[in-house]
Amino acid sequence: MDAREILQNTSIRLTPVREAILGVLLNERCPMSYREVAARLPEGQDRVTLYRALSLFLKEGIVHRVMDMKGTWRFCAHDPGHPGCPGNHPHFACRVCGRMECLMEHSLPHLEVGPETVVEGKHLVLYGICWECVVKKTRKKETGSS
Amino acid sequence: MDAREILQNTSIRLTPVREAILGVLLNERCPMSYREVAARLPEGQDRVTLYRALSLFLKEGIVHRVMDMKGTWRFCAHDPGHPGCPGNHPHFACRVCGRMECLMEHSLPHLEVGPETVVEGKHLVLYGICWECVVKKTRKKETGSS
DNA sequence: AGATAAATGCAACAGTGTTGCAGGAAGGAG
DNA sequence: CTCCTTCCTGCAACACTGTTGCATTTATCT
Ligand SMILES: [Mn+2]
Ligand SMILES: [Mn+2]
Ligand SMILES: [Zn+2]
Ligand SMILES: [Zn+2]
Repeated sequence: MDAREILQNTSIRLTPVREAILGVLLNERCPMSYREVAARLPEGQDRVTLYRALSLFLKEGIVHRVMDMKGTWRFCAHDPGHPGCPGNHPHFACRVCGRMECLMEHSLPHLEVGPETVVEGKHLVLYGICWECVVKKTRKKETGSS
Repeated sequence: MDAREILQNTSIRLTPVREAILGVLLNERCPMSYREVAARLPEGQDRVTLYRALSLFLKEGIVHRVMDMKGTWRFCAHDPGHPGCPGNHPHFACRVCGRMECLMEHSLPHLEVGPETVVEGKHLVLYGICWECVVKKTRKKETGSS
């Protein structure tokens, strides 16, 4: 399912900007910051329009949103047929390359809190070094010391 | 143990500003944003000095840090004798009053990720409505409809 | 094609967090 | 106690994310 089709299944209007933005998210399939999305759009695209499109996608439920370790929101287009609520899974953030990935295979833990407290959602972010950055670092060390 | 004692147990210098800042954190015992800390300090206190003090406390291990749902860091002074790494517990954030609390009694879940991936830490934040705000809301509803 | 509701771009703003630098204070040595 | 060194403080300036208001343009329906 491409961006056009997905947008036509919602109540919002289909515009070139929105199609382009959703297209970027569908291409990468990992949570992206507004900045990362903007870098893959035609230069000169207005920041505000991008922010508003992302918020709208979120409201329509065609993307989910995670906060990374720098305090910026990242948006990710999920497969429309995926089980469970969108974004209802943990994420991993690499502090070296800055990328984030969805840990779709895991579910969020259940925690028992006070009986009156209302838990509306959970954010679980693991952070560290992704395997790609680990491999790169290992290679560099080997070639450096030999 | 008060702020003065804690600071003297570290390698950093004891200054009035730092004593005041740590004092605020010890008073509240919940993760506070720089803004919340500043509000409890003598007016005119420089923002940058506050940020630097908090970062230093973090490096020295006398506070821990959590990111809230608005993307701002919150700092919390833990009991020095508490078991486990500081901040190694989940948190709850209330979207009504904005307060955050430490769920000290719970531990962070273990997730199996790829063998090469290095997991350095985890952030688990539950969000919703704290019991105090739930109670307030219930009262308001009752008095409003009666 | 025309009407209408909504999307876009622009300017301006609020907030968090960082850096560089000059002056001032803390803590140790004598 | 006094001096000296080191580091802390406050200020100005900056980068970045995210929001709001408004005028103009565009998508969609009739
Ligand atoms: Mn995800
Ligand atoms: Mn905590
Ligand atoms: Zn990486
Ligand atoms: Zn509350």
